[in-house]
Amino acid sequence: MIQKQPAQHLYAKMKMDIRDNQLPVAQPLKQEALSERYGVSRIPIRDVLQRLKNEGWLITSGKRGVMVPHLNAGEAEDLYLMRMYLEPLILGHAIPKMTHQIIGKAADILNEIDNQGDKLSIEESGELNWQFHACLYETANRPTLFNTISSLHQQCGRYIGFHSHHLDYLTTSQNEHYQLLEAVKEKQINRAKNLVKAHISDAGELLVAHLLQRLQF
Amino acid sequence: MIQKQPAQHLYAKMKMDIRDNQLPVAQPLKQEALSERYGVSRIPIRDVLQRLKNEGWLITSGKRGVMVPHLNAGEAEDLYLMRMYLEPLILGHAIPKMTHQIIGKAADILNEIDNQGDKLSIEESGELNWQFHACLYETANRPTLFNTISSLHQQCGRYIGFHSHHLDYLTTSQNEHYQLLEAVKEKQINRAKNLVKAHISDAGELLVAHLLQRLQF
DNA sequence: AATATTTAAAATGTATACATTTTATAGCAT
DNA sequence: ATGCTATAAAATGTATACATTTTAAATATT
Repeated sequence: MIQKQPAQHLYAKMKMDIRDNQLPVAQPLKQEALSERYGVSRIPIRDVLQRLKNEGWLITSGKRGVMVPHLNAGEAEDLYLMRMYLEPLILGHAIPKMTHQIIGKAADILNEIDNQGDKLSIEESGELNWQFHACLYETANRPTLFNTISSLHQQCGRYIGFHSHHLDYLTTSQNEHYQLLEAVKEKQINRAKNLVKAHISDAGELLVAHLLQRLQF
Repeated sequence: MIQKQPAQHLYAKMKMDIRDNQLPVAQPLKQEALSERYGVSRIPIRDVLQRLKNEGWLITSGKRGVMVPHLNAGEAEDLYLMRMYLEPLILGHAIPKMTHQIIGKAADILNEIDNQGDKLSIEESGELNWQFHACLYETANRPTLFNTISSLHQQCGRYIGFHSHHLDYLTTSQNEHYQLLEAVKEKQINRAKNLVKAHISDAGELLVAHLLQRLQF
């Protein structure tokens, strides 16, 4: 069989390699080297590089090409800061349109996190966490706002390996989720907004603390 | 002379064509047609399409390809809403680090707007407006936050043709700019934050009102 | 030795050609 | 006619080949 659309999953593969530090950091990536490594021509490589660049997984360093940026506490702080302000906003627009179905779906996700318990990898629990938030946010029907928030989450993905994965944090986080869902169900807009903001703030501060501890400067 | 790097300015050209409605709206763009139109092969076309997609100038409509989205009051509202929350944030981080040089540069830009007066095209005055804000914001030294804000401005660019260009609005806007700069100079953080927020809110409301008037639904 | 200039090599940008996939059309069965 | 399958056409994805630009090295110049 001849090769078919090899780059179908190239994007996901490269993103995982960046996340798992399989690619050199702060050092220009050569298109040809990448095309050998992944067994495709430079054309699909270029496409993927551009996408990853636009999502913050890669940066361009002048004319020296594109590179994997160092993890950076300042970036993480900014990402969480923006989320702290934008997510309450979209939630405020979502609550008046909230349906029982969505609340049920959100509850199911929380239960799954509880049930799977510590069997979840950190990536999986991060994904479920985003699904919980996203299903609430989508209700707002504000695609532009949603897309920016979604992009910020994507960018946070690079830092997922640094998130506290202790069970006590997971418990805390889940408590906050249930409180939030309760406020949403009762249509307590301001309370819900404050809860997400605090929820994000908590997660962000913990993450930045870890980064400052474990990153060299 | 043989052709050299033809796509150098392709990005800017296509963006202008989208802004000026030179490309069909809400209708799939064919790569081959574009490559003929711009006199380059499909490769650079694809590159540019991807960039424009990631900046909100184009959207993908499933597998039907990429298209110019309709102008949309909801999108404009979201963009200005996000700016209303993010720009005060970065300004708050900028003010403590503010230098006399930056304040001088900002003042020069405002003066240029005043002096050029109504000689400025709407695009030019939009550009100067952004330069004023950007030079203040860059002082914060928060690249991640700055990049998101900058991207939001870019996206607002599609709506620039709908901005009120009456002299009385320009006067109002300039008054707000001078007030803002004064607050920044005096390091009145909260006052400055409130002023930008109001400034953006004013502009956004006016724009959305125009859009609702002039867009068909 | 330090700086500038020239030359070679490496890397990226782009065009052409081909493969695969998607979409539209025509033919067939019900 | 309506819906389905098979076929053709169109469009996109990808590989290879070539052109241009960038980077590095080597040589010359002060």
